[in-house]
Amino acid sequence: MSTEEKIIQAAEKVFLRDGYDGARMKVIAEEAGLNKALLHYYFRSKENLFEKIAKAKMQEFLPTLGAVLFTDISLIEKLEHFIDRYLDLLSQNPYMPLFLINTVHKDPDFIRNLPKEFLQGFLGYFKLEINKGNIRNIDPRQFILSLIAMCIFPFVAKPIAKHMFDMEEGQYQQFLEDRRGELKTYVRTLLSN
Amino acid sequence: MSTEEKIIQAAEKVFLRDGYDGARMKVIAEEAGLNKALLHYYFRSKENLFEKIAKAKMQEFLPTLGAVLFTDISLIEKLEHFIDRYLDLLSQNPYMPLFLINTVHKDPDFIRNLPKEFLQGFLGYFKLEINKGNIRNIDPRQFILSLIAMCIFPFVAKPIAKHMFDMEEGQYQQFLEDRRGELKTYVRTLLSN
DNA sequence: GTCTATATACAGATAGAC
DNA sequence: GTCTATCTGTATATAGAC
Repeated sequence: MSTEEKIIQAAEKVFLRDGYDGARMKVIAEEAGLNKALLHYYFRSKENLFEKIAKAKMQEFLPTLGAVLFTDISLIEKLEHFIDRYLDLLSQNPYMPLFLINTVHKDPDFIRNLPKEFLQGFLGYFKLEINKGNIRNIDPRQFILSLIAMCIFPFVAKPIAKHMFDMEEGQYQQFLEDRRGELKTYVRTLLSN
Repeated sequence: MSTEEKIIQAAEKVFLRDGYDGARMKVIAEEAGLNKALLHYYFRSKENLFEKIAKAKMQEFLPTLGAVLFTDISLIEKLEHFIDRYLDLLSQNPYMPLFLINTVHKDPDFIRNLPKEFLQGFLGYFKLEINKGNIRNIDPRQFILSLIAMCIFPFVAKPIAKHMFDMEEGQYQQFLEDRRGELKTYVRTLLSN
C-alpha cells in the first residue's frame, strides 16, 4: 500500500468517526503509522484532505443505490431489493449517514454536484405505477423519504435506541436483522391496493 | 435578562448549530453581547457550559412527548396526536435531533440519565392492544423507531432532501406540512386490522 | 519522500484593573 | 460583575536536514 493510500484510509476512518472539527491531523498520522508532515506533503491542508475524502465517499455511497431501481421487476420488489442493499451498505458503513448529514449541514455546497437524476427518474416511474393502478395512490416523495428514514435512522440513532430499548450490542444487531422483514412488510402494506 | 441568561441563550444557539467541537467561546460571547472572560466567570469552562446546556435541552425535549401517550383515547389516536406534537416540537427546534445524536455519539454517557420508563410503559400498552386484537400484530419497537425516524429525518436531512427533490425553502415547508396527514395515513394503514 | 524541529495562529482559560 | 491584557496549550502548517 502506497503512502498516499495509507493516508487516505486513515483519514477516512478518523474523519468519518470524528467529523471535520473533531478530527486531528496528528491522529490521522498515527492511524496511518506516518508522520504528520507527510499529510501536508501529500494533501497540503486539512481542508483539502477532507474535501478529497468527503467527495469520494459521497460519490461511492449514493449511486450504488440507483442500480437496483432499474431492474426488470415490479415496483414493490424493487423496493424490497432496495431495503436489503441499503441495509447491507449501512452495516458496512455505519458512520456514513451521520458524516454526510453533518458535512452538508456545515457546508451546503457539498451536495451541489451530487447526481439526482436517478431519483427524479424513479419518482416519475413511481407515479406511472400509481396511474396504472398497480399500487396505492400515495405521494412518492413522502414515501421514499420515509423509507430512507426508516433504513438510516437505526444506524444514526443507535446509541440512543439501544439505551431506550435496553439492549446489548448483540440484541441490537438482531433487531437490525429482523428489521429487514419488518420494513418489507411496511412497504407491501402501504403500497398494496 | 440577567447576564447568566444571556450567556445560556447564546450558548444554546451556538452549540446547537455548531456542535461542541465547532463552537467557539468567542462566538458565544459575541452572540451574547458580552466578553469572553465572563463566560468563564459564570461557567468556568467550555465543557461545563456545554454540559449544562446539553442536559437541560435533552430534559426539555424528551418528556414533552410522554404526556400525549397517556391520555384516554385509542392507540391510533394517541399516535396521531404524537405526530402533531412531535412535528410541532421539531419545527420549533430543528437543530435538536442532530445535536442530540452528535452529542451522544461523542459521549454515550450523556444518555445514561435519560428517562426511558415512559417508553417501556408505552411498549407494554402497545402489546396489550395487539393481544386484544385492536390493532395489527406488529413489533412495537420496530414500529415506534420507524415512526420517530419518519418524523425526525426530514429535519435532520433537510439540505439533502431539498437538493434531491429540487425544492426551495417555501416548497419544503409545505412538504413538511403535508407530511402530517401522510404520516397519519401510514399509521392507520399499518396498524388497522 | 520522509523525518525532526519549528513557525504561526488561535483556542480556552486566567490575572488583575476598575 | 465586567472588562482588557495576557498566559498556556495545542492545532495546522512549514523549513530544512537526511
